[in-house]
Amino acid sequence: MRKPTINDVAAAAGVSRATASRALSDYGRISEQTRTEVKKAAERIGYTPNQVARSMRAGNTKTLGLVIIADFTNVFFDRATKGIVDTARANGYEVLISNTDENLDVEREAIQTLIEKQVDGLIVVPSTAAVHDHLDPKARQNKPLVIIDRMVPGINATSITTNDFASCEMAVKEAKDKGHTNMAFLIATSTVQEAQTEKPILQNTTIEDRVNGFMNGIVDNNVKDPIWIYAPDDPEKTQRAVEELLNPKTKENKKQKPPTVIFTSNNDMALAVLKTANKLKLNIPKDISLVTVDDSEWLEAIAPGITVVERPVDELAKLAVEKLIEHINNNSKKPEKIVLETKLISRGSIQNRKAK
Amino acid sequence: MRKPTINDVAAAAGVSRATASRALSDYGRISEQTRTEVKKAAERIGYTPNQVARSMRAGNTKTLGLVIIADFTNVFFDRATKGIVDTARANGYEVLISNTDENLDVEREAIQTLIEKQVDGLIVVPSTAAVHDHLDPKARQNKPLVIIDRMVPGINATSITTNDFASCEMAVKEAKDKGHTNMAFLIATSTVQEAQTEKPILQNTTIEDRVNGFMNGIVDNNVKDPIWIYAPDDPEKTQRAVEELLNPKTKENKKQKPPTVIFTSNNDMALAVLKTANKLKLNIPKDISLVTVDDSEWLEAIAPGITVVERPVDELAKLAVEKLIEHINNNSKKPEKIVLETKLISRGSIQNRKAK
DNA sequence: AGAAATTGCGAGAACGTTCTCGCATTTCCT
DNA sequence: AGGAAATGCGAGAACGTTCTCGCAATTTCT
Repeated sequence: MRKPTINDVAAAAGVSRATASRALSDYGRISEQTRTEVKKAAERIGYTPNQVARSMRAGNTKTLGLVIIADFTNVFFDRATKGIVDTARANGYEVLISNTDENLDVEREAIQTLIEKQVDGLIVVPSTAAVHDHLDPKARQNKPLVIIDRMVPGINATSITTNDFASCEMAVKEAKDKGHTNMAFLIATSTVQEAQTEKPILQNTTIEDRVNGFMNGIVDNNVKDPIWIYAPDDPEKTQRAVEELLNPKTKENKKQKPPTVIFTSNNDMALAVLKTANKLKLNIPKDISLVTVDDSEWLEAIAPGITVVERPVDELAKLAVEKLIEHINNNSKKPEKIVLETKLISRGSIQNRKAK
Repeated sequence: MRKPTINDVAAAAGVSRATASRALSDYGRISEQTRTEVKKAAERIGYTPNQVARSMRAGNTKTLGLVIIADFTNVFFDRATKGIVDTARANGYEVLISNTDENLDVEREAIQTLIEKQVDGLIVVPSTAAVHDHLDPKARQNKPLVIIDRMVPGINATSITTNDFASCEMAVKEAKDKGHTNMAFLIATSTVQEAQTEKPILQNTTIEDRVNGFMNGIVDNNVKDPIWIYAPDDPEKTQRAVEELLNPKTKENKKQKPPTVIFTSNNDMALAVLKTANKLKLNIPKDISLVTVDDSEWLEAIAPGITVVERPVDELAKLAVEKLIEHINNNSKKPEKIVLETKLISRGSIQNRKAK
């Protein structure tokens, strides 16, 4: 019991394979009568076209490849995935998805596999900004590529990122305006072993951008002695660093004054702060204020709502697919660098310390 | 500048296409010397195999289709997607993903498209339990199918679900043990227009299972006058229903006593409760206790941590792929109904009302 | 009415693989 | 040393489409 092919349709309708194809795909010269007869025959024997064979002939697969970092504490993965899949579908494309877990070797393999599967184009969240040989035109066989979320300097491809700089700067201003002078910054990085205060090479341009925004805010607002903590991508070590920062017992031994507000570079870090505050019975915002980057529904729902820098992830996803399809349809289209604006959403997680 | 094919490799190595194929895919009779020479030639001209052509010949694509509901307030989507993608990759498969937004017509189309793309098997989160013609063997051309998260009665396919019944029952017991006697249940459903207290046809067997667990808990623990609210899948209407339930002003007009604890059937509903509590300045758990289903990191991090019924989503995802691949490799394998156990995780969101 | 244009359809090639044959050539056995 | 077995490789088919070409039949034009 083989699956019926177009040959079977042709036989059932008493026409040639060519005519059957013309009838089913509505092209070429064919009489109305034979067209409907062929379609009826196809229906009758339960024919469904084979897209693989079609792709073989046509040289395209109507499939996009998505290489992403599946980290669900950060909201980017689920929102971007949904946005990309939905937009692709609306434009007649399906999406092959690969997760790199932020590992460069996995990213390399994933891209290779997707290329071999002949995707028409690629959307990649690069795990690092330092290396991009595997993303260069010849490595990807000149297939269209759109990079999202993070920039990769020196690469010849369209990229869509967000302007986190301005909103992070504004967040510092807001804290200063509310009377905060002792600020701590908790930054995610993957290159260090233990949490430290020296600035290491950052994970990617997005985090870098946020750090620069915070730093500018410090300078603009004349903030003294900010505390910088660069924490590795390891919940336990991060937790320990946050505990040391917040614990009243250890505070006394420090030269620096304890912070009244913490800025975190992503939601992984924000969760670490929340957990630690919870553990040490510290109240937000009475004992410690908090600001983070990337909104999520729960950040709005909890008490108090957390003040965040919101990035337009849905728009970014939609745009990524649309730009990619433009490149697919016109392979001489020039790469673009698109930067979307972010927004500071003020909720209740920054205490107002100003005397009324 | 065409992409090099195996013919080009053969020409460059001075052998036939057949020999080139033997060398590159390591099969058949071939001398060690020509094999290495062919591989060198392939490397030299930058050859990468074309999986589409390979699929055409082999009759399989090493690709799985995932049809899922991309709802990121519920934790299932992101965790399951990551688990499925990662497990598939570990077994040499890639995943084509489609989102239905819980729409049956979209689900139909998605399955059809994936079949046409010749996926080797399908994993589906069905949007409804009532209809399954599009999932029947002939509709899916006898392709292996694994149903996850929700059961579809009467279908001939392997399914993997969770036993939410027992944990939901236990959750009610725990509330009763802590002195709660006035309980409300907030259940998600898509079939009603306005929030109501009559039980409508439920969205799916998973929600049904949770409701039955709650109901059994009520009976076991002799709970009087439980309040049931069936709320549609619409944030605004849900919000309104919760507000009415919690608002002290409206409470007085009611015959029923106000609840001291709310059980929600999923995290959409839990978020509605949290938002409303926030808005009405009600404290959890002092003013109202809360229990929900499906764990997520933020539910543990916030203060107080929310008591939840945890489902083994990672395990479910892994198992789904493994079972599917078993079916692919052995098409006479019998369907299984697998039910994974859940766990009640007690945190601080149920107030202890017992006098000490 | 005859030439020209148009219409409808079939034959066959092509997309890039893998795999079955069959045929030389080499190696092995007695 | 002579036949048998094993080895290495090429020719060609097949997977299911689409599309170009050419040819007969029909319609249109002058």
